[in-house]
Amino acid sequence: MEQSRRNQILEVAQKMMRDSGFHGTSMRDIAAAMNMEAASLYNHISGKEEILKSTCFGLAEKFQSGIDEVNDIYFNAVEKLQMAVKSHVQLLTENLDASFVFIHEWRNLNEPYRAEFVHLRDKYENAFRVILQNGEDEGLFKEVDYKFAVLTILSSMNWVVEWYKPDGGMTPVQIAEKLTDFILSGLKK
Amino acid sequence: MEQSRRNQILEVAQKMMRDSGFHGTSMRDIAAAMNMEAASLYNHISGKEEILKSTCFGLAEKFQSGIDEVNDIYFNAVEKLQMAVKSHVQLLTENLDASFVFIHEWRNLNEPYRAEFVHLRDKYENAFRVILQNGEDEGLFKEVDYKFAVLTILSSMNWVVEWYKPDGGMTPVQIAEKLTDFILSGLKK
DNA sequence: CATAAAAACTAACGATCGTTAGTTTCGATT
DNA sequence: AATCGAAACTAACGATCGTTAGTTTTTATG
Repeated sequence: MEQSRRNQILEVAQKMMRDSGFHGTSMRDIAAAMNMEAASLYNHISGKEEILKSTCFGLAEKFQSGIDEVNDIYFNAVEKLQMAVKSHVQLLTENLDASFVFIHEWRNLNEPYRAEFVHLRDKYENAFRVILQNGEDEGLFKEVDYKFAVLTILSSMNWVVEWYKPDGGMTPVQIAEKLTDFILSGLKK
Repeated sequence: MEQSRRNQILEVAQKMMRDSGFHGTSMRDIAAAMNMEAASLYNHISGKEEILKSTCFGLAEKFQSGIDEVNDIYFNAVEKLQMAVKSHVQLLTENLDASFVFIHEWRNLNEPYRAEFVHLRDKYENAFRVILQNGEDEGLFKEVDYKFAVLTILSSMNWVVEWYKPDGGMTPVQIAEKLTDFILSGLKK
């Protein structure tokens, strides 16, 4: 089954927005990359903001599904963390351009979508916090400032989109393993 | 000594670009926030891009000076890392809006400035790598993938601009200490 | 108070933006 | 071959963009 024209547009737009940002990418730019006129895009999408909404909310749902799945199944906290990181990194690397837009351009959503996006983000962060609390309850993790720890973990994961190259030396799974190791044990010998 | 009009404009612009991005903030927006007309801005700055250049390169120089100072003085690797993180976090929190623009909007620089900025960024990252190598040579740190470790450390630090509030519960020094602890020892008990 | 520089103003330029209206072409189904 | 919807097109709209030119006001200096 071939890709719908709409999804082709979304992918092209995401790639361009990764380089130039949301406001730096015009409908005419996107159309040119698709070898069509700007007006023709409107046969497939309702407007420019829909590109951003689709990208941000589509990925938000994927991330949330990933962590829900991890949390539903029983693992101890270390296993949960391992799997959550793995899920996150795999989604990031499988949707690299979209993830980049997701992470950097969501601020350009207009209300009420921006607020709704922040709400989903908070929900996702909270799922990570629950894992850290589990770890502390089980005596596996130190007592930590949850908010601080969650944000630090998420930042390490999200920064992967800045440097990951599909043809580079590390697979997504290897990245997830290194990240988990770093998060759990740090640098010290 | 009171602040120059130029610096007032830069600070207002940075604050607005933090919310709306570089392309999302117009010269007329900036002027309105300064209670003046857009054309009047040009008595103080040469154009919109100069705001971005000044912000990005001004901060880049501060960050580099910070780590150079740390590396000049003799410390062992753990001390160097502690001081480098402290310097970075203090600069971030002292220049919160500018740092946000520095981290998120540098892509909007036109060549050759974008390339020059990337070069400075690489130089800064390299200074951190040297610290990690020192640590390994001294037997203090694990053998690590330097590139990966540096990017992960930088991401944890940079993400602070996303959530830090001056009136929040943590001082910059406390944040730096928690970050260093996290980087060195991780979550595990 | 005269003067000159600094810093504001009004007005407008050409360019580009997202989007709409209306029309034509393409491609699959009868 | 006729038909009809999908998907492209041309043309243009009003808005806004960064910036410039020329002028007036403000402020500091003698």
